[in-house]
Amino acid sequence: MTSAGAEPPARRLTARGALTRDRIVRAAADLMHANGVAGTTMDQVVEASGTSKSQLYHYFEDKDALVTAVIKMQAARVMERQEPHLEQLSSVQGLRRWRDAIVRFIDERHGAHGCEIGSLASELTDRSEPARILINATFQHWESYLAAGIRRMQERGQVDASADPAELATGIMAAYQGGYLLSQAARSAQPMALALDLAIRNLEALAVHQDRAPEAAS
Amino acid sequence: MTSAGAEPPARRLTARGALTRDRIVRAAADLMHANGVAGTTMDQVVEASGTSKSQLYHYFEDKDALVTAVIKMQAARVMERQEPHLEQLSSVQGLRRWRDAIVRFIDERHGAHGCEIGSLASELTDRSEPARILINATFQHWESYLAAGIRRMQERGQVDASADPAELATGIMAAYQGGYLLSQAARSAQPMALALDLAIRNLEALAVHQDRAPEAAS
DNA sequence: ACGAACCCGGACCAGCTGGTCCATTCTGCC
DNA sequence: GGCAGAATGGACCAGCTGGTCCGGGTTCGT
Repeated sequence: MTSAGAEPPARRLTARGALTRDRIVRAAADLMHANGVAGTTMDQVVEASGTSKSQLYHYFEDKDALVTAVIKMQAARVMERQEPHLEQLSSVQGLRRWRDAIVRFIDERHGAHGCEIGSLASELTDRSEPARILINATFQHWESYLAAGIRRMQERGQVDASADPAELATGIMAAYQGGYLLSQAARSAQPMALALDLAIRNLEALAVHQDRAPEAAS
Repeated sequence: MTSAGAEPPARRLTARGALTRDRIVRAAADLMHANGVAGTTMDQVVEASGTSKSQLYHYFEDKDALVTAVIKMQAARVMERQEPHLEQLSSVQGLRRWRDAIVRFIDERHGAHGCEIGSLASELTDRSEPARILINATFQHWESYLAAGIRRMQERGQVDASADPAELATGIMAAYQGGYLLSQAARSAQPMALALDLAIRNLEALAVHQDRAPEAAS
């Protein structure tokens, strides 16, 4: 659990090779999300990706290197799914729509499976420093979208301008991750709903001074 | 990962035997907290507890049974540590003292290691239904202490009486768990501080004025 | 005292795990 | 066309993992 994050000599890679590599990472990401990193074997990855042992070790030095690639892919996946909601975020209504999408998403799965990043974080953070750094950077990047949105809300006067957007973003992120965990344990979307409602309600409360703003659409 | 939670025939147990059993569970709990359940081997437990393979399998049918015992012990440990703060909780100040104790606790460890229950939850919740049920019950029990405290705050008029204490407790618990995860990834107590501050600020806000409709959650 | 039942030590094992290796087939490029 | 290097298949392996087993010591109840 101590491999590097950067590819060693930036080897050549044909289009076919890139495709194979991608199939491997994708299969590994799915398996690890479902069964955990420790609970996923290299043989399982080989079978699920329809490749062979030699290919796996051709593209990845060892399991740690594969895990690193998986973290990066999951980070990209999550951001891809969140970006449409967060990119233009500029109102509390927008945030509430984000909340609704998440609650719906979890409700469909009856709470099964955790956050792709959160579950990796919980398993790897104490066991691999490079993984921890990567995961932490992912959280930061993710929060920066929320912070940017909150800043826009402040400009509109929906949120108290004296509050620190980055700190609020961290608080919302914590509510999200904690809500996910509790929803997973309860097999219900309700804890997530309550957690995000609490966090969002907090933003509104900060705005009570100069409210009565004409609430434009997000 | 599918063993039962109840001991089969409630076997006899001498004082000496109970002591040995306890040493095993204690060692297993520490190892699993540090290295995860999957990352802890039975041989490690044997060595750390100073016992032998036959003893381990004398007291526990298999690894799942041991994990069940570990969950119960960790639940007891956490509650034991929290009870002094939560037992008499009846004011926002008291809640803030609770927050301070937690932040200090995490700060000492520089964020390393997660919540004893939270990390078990993340790893086991999707992999073992009996474990999930046990863990969920632990969260419920834990939240009930918070809820009772919030109810007392309502009686004192510190918190809006129309808010549901159980729902607020779930929100605070989510902030706690999420804050823990982010603090672990960031190796800093700050995310936990921000998360709990956000949650507590929310209670206060509810006390200032009875705005905001009761929010029928998902 | 004395048998039954508990407690204990540790050798042993089948299956799995991450990882190696080599022989063969493609592919990009001059 | 032909070669260097990438891509692939899969047999193979040493060490580990959860779990078994048996023989002997200790304690309990009567």
